Amino acid sequence: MPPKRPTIARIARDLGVSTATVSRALSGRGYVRDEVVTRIRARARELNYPLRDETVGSRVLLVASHAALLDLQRSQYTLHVLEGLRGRAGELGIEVEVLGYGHPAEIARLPETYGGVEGGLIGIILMTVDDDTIALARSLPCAVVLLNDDDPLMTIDSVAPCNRSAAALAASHLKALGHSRIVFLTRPGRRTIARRLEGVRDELGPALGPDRILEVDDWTSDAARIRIRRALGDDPGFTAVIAAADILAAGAIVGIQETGRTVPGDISVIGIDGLPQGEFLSPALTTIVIPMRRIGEEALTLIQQTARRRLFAEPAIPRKIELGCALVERASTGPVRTG
Amino acid sequence: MPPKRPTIARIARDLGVSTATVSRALSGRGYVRDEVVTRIRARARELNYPLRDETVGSRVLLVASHAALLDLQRSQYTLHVLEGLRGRAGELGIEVEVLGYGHPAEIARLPETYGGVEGGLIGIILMTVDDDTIALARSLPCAVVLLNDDDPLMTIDSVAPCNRSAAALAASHLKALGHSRIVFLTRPGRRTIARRLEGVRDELGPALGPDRILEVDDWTSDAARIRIRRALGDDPGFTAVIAAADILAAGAIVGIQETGRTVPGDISVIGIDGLPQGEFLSPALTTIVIPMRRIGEEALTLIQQTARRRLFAEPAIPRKIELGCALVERASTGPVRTG
DNA sequence: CTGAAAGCGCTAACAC
DNA sequence: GTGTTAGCGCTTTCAG
Repeated sequence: MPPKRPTIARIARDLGVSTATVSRALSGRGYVRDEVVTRIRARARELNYPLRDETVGSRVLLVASHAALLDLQRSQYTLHVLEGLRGRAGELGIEVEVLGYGHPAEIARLPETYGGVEGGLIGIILMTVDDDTIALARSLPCAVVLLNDDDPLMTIDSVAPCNRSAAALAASHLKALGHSRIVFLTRPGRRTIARRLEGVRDELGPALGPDRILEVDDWTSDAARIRIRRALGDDPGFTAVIAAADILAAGAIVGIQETGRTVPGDISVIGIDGLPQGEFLSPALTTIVIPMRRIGEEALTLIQQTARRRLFAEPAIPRKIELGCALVERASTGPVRTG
Repeated sequence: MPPKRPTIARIARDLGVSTATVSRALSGRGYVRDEVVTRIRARARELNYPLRDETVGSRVLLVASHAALLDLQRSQYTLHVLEGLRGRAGELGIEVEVLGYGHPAEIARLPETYGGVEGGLIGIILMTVDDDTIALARSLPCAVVLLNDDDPLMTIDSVAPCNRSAAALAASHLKALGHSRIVFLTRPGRRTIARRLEGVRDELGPALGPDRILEVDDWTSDAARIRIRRALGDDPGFTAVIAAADILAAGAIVGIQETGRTVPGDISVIGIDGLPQGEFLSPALTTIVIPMRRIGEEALTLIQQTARRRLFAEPAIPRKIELGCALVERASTGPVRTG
């Protein structure tokens, strides 16, 4: 027999109030004296009463730097993430306010500007922000989750794709096709991208020497095209390219073709992102798809949970959630040319 | 106004069955024809009917290698994780069977041996296993979660402490005390421990040269004691030690004291784990506490969710959950000696 | 702000 | 296996 579940009536009896009051206190709807609310929530926690995430507020604030919102490559990705977040919000009846911001210090004033927890604010989702902002966010008086990023000291919750394993998967795919001389085409800078490099390293080990890392300084296909052509000028010395993002993969394909070589006949190319338009490249891009919509949805779920934990004064243990990515094999990768 | 929630009556009406049948189908209790169950669950998913995790089964199998179960250092840690898992299981009325196993290949037969999903098996939790076992676990016909480990290709769910940030936190603490010449005392081998090295690197950068990584070949305080004494023989060249585990920190403290130096007067020592006995060392150990009980609890929550997703044929996106760790400052670390 | 009581959604017992 | 029905737990309404 399963242990009998705690009921709202039990809590009411223990505390000498009506079941209606307990119901109001736990759901956050209707008026209950603060002191009574506190006692009821404490008792609920003791009895392990199952608490609904839905009752912690009705609005979330999504904050992204203006740079991130305008950035072409990332806004593609960002759009899909936002779509997932908005979709889930619609289902749950939660309002999402999107806010671009310029200066990190503005973060501190956000909760009160937007009504605070008392005003129905569930919390703040920070998307693709810089480390200064993360540091400031640590002391915010509401739930905070990082989206598409993480906190190196793990004091803030976060949701992101597992960039490391995404890249490892790309490398693993090429290895399975017989490739061993593989270059990694990337735009260094962000921590998320550094994780992709680590993933490639996990699979390739010392085979990925410094000369096998091709860097560009912008997230454009043209930068990638030019960089690849330069690398191909000399004896290429590689048979496959892992691009840190689909947009770079697109440029790499063009660059390779411009030198009279074929993809994947001479050189295989794989991307990471899984943007829909990869399908329409020639050849169609093999890539690692990031579950972008899911990441947006998960951010909302996580911030609700975190807000609930705050509300019920549970000890806060930050958590990092990473979602797995999957290989979509199309036409831009093939077996290594032998002989 | 929030969108009106779907009800069991709505599903019943849509499908032309009684509410009782829908209730049975969704909860898994009582008899309903398989074909009807499938239709009901599909419709529930479409309507976004909120589904309970509790109804996916009543037993989980926890599997650990004999080695892991016997290993002194890790069984400490393991014991606490298990306690958390058992505690949560008790609350939920779930039975946990613990199984030591020897050979990876045995894994494949486990689900049917233990009754399968039809027999109430929620899934299998794999604790501290090797990569061969992880590879085999990918094709198991039930929910699987890795505990205290992760899948490099992210095809399996996992719950673990964030080893990387735990180590970063240790390094960050020492830096804040003025230390810059810091060694990392470790027993290489497992991936989780490699993550701790990465975390130290994140904070210390090139200051952590190869000569600053002290390796031992066993998880014993005595191995750590001897290794530290050897490092101290020459001009030490460091003012602080980060130990990859509390047990090594304990040995490091003794080793330092045996050479006539003081902790933390001459050299600071910080551990990672947060085992209770650290408090009783002399000096009491400053350490990074891993929320061991919570990790056990979380593994159970995750396997329920995963099992539910399988049951309702939701697209499986594996997730990795890492919990944040916290600094507990006791007496074994102090400001760097100046001059 | 709170309680009494009505109402709704879900489950469990029972009949077939 | 499935529907009917009684009953339980939670929320909502309304009166104070």
